[in-house]
Amino acid sequence: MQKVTINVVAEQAGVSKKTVSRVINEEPNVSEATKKKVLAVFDRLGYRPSAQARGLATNQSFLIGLMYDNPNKSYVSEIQTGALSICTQKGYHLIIHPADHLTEDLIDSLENFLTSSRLDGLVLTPPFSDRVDLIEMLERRQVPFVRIGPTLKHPTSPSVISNDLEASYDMTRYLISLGHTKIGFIKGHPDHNASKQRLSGYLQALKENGINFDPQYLQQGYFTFSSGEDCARKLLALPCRPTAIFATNDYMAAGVLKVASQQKISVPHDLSVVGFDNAPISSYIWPSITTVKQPIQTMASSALTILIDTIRKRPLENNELQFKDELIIRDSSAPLRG
Amino acid sequence: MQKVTINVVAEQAGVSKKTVSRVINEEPNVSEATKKKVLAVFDRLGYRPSAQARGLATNQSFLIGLMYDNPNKSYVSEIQTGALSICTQKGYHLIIHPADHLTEDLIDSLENFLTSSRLDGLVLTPPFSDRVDLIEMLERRQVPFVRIGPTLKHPTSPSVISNDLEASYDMTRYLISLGHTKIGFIKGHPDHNASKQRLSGYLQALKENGINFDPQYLQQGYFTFSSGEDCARKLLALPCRPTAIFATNDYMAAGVLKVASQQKISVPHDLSVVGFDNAPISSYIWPSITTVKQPIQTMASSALTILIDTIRKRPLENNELQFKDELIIRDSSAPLRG
DNA sequence: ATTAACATTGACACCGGTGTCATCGTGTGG
DNA sequence: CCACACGATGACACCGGTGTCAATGTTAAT
Repeated sequence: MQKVTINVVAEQAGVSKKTVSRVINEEPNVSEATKKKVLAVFDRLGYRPSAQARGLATNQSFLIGLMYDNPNKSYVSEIQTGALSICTQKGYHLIIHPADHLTEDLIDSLENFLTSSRLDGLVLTPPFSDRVDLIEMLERRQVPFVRIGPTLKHPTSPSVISNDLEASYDMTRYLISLGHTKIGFIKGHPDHNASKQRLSGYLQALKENGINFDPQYLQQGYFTFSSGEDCARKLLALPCRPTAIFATNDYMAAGVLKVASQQKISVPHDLSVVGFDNAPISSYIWPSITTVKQPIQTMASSALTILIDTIRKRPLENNELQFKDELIIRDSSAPLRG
Repeated sequence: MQKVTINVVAEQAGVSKKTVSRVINEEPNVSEATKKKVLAVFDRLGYRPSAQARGLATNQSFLIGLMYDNPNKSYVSEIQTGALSICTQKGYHLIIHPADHLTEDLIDSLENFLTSSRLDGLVLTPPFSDRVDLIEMLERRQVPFVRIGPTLKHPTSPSVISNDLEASYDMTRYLISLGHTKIGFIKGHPDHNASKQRLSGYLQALKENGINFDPQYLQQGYFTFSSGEDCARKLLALPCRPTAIFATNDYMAAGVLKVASQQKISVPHDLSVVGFDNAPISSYIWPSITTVKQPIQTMASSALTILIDTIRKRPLENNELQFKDELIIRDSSAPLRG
């Protein structure tokens, strides 16, 4: 079985390579007759142009890289799904590139990756979205990229963000509306800038509702289940213990739930617990966790649309797209008793 | 900034393209002196050969595809991690390709994918691992592939498997050793052949221990949380209700836990619940779930080693590698009371 | 009828590597 | 001292496409 190349097609159709190329790329100035003739040969032979050869000639690879360093598997998975939907639609392939954001030679190894694979573009997710050194390298090398969920503004690079501050503000207000005033807060990993925003939203809501902020109620978590447990133990051991705990992701909220259960504190009866991210665990656990759902998949799709437009040098209307988070109220939160 | 190609390097080093190529590929018959000279130019200019051009010339792409259709995000993620570790080590990139195994034109769209991206190889995960039509197509097109976790034997294609039957057998025996004889069983999705094996292991253990199999205790699940809930309700409504429930994945086990909690049945005091897969939720939920851990990451790594050997036409010692599962005993199982 | 403008097509070089084969210099055995 | 094998190197075609530009044919305007 001979390989079906552009030459074979050209010969079979009785036209030149170049004309076949024109048909492939839907260029103008091909007569209807020849076009039809060529297309007929296409599906008679099952011809598919080689992305490689095409890339070599046009200096493209039709490959897009996705960079992440996130233990949250469902987050990564949603990003992948959203990204892929656009990629396949536009004829690109997605190469995944997990990396350790703490490693020394991050930049070097990324440069290797870029040059050897000749990526057309790169998608950055937190915490890479805010890495200035990385961004500068990409600009120097003129690799198109898009950032998902950065907190840092950057004039020239496009990004897609959600409003963590607002969502956190809304969640806090929701707890206040249930009558809670003693609200424990578990911060996220300090390397993720979103953590700061989530804290700000909480503080802002307290302030606007005239609730005194008590630093005792603030605990440093690390987005992990066990850090949630640790923080919960500290919070629940306070002399005047909180009636609600806002953990800034669902794994930590699950940790809180576990500790509450161990200490025979009934959720949501005696304690409201809320999370963030709408991870699968939030709906699978009992009681199910009130949380914030970010439209991650949609964000990833938009990011890729933007990136591909950039690659194709289409002007962008908007350098920064913002999406709104959504409060999902489940069983772990309830009005304050008494 | 000019692009660094093989021509530039050749010129700078004062040798021919071909000699540079020889150095790149570590071919013999290059004198030490010239080799050193060329290598010096390499890192002075930061030269990286273009995978594209190389591929075009050698009919390779250095791309490996990973195909899956699995709602279990942590499974997919582990597979990806394991696969990538070998890929990067051997200079390949991983292209992820989720697909719907129920779609009509699966084969067609996969053929498109294969020809347009010129993959060097493909990794199949369940349920694709057992799709005969797919396997035949790949053999016809002579695309090297490896199957992870197939149940179907296939003479020529290499595969990496775990022993689900044995693990399920061990788990059932473990429950029996705790004194349980009324053991409910929640089957997995019928499209996944592993489901059958897990069932066989259960049946075998019952038989070998002289326990009568009661078909009432058998329920059809679908690997989802809600199917676990449904099955649990049925099992717990039985007049002579089981003292232990073996759900064949952790999501379903979590569903059982939820129903038990709703019905005020204390786990593990009044009911032992065990799962399968060691999904994150199994350790985050309360009580944490006794489960079976498959060495998924290791399996994926081995699969890729095998695949790359196949691609490079190295003979394989073994067409089928088997890995052992591991029982992880946590808080959701306990000896039978009374 | 003549010419300019435009649509259609193909020849050919090029993208950045590798494969084949020829060439040249050197060491070895007879 | 010569024939020969072998190591080191380069010239050149080729992989499968695209870009450039020139050569046609066709149509419209003068």
